[in-house]
Amino acid sequence: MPKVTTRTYSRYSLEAITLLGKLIRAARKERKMTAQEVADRAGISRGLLQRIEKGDPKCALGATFEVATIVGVKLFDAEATTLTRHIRQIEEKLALLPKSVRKKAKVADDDF
Amino acid sequence: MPKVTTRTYSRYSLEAITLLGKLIRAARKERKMTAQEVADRAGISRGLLQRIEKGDPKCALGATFEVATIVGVKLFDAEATTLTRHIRQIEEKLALLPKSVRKKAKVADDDF
DNA sequence: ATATTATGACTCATGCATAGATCATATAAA
DNA sequence: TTTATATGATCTATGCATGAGTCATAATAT
Repeated sequence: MPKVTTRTYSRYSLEAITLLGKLIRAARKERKMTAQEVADRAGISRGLLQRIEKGDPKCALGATFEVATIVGVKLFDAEATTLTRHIRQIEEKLALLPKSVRKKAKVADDDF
Repeated sequence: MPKVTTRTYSRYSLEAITLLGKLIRAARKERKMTAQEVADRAGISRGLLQRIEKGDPKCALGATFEVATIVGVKLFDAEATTLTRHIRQIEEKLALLPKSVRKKAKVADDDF
């Protein structure tokens, strides 16, 4: 008996994924690239590209970002070198944050 | 005999995915949220959250975006309603583009 | 008009991502 | 210190995403 796993997503996530897919599709057509062409370059199947452009949440991050890069859709609108710089900045910030998050055992008795 | 499928990614894709993961991790800690806590809210396992924060390209788009939303990392830095508007704009642009991309059979003889 | 190609919508098989454990270690609170 | 919890790392089982087809239709070029 197959286990039915229905996942739910927030409106924001779905909107973001849908938008990304449509941006990719628009960019691909503007560049006059065939679905098969882009799929081949990304090393994925045409079927998967269809799902990415349609905004399917189950698609892999890597495949999606790769396609986006190929058709010229910039995530974070920045160049790779800029991303690298950002990564370093975040790493510095991370180093300052506590390595492990600890919850208070009880509610703070600050109610009077 | 197992088929070995080694996928490659562009530098840009990998950087973007890495940055996204680190942004999520930093945001989670700033909000003092436990890995288990975020995973539960997103409806995913703690192990998957680890891979997302580590920047694993094989993670699903939906899971990643959902986590990002929960910890407050905005993709496209815009609200959901703004995204909806953007989606409509892209749809209008898409309607104007040719429905099917057709490659020229021969190179255009415009070389003199 | 015809011919050609792109696209969309399916199917099926299987390799792998994922959930769900467990354990050891690190970290933070008391 | 001691105690409790968060994190990282690893393993196994299995549901499903993916690749690879096929087919019908749409869209473009000739």
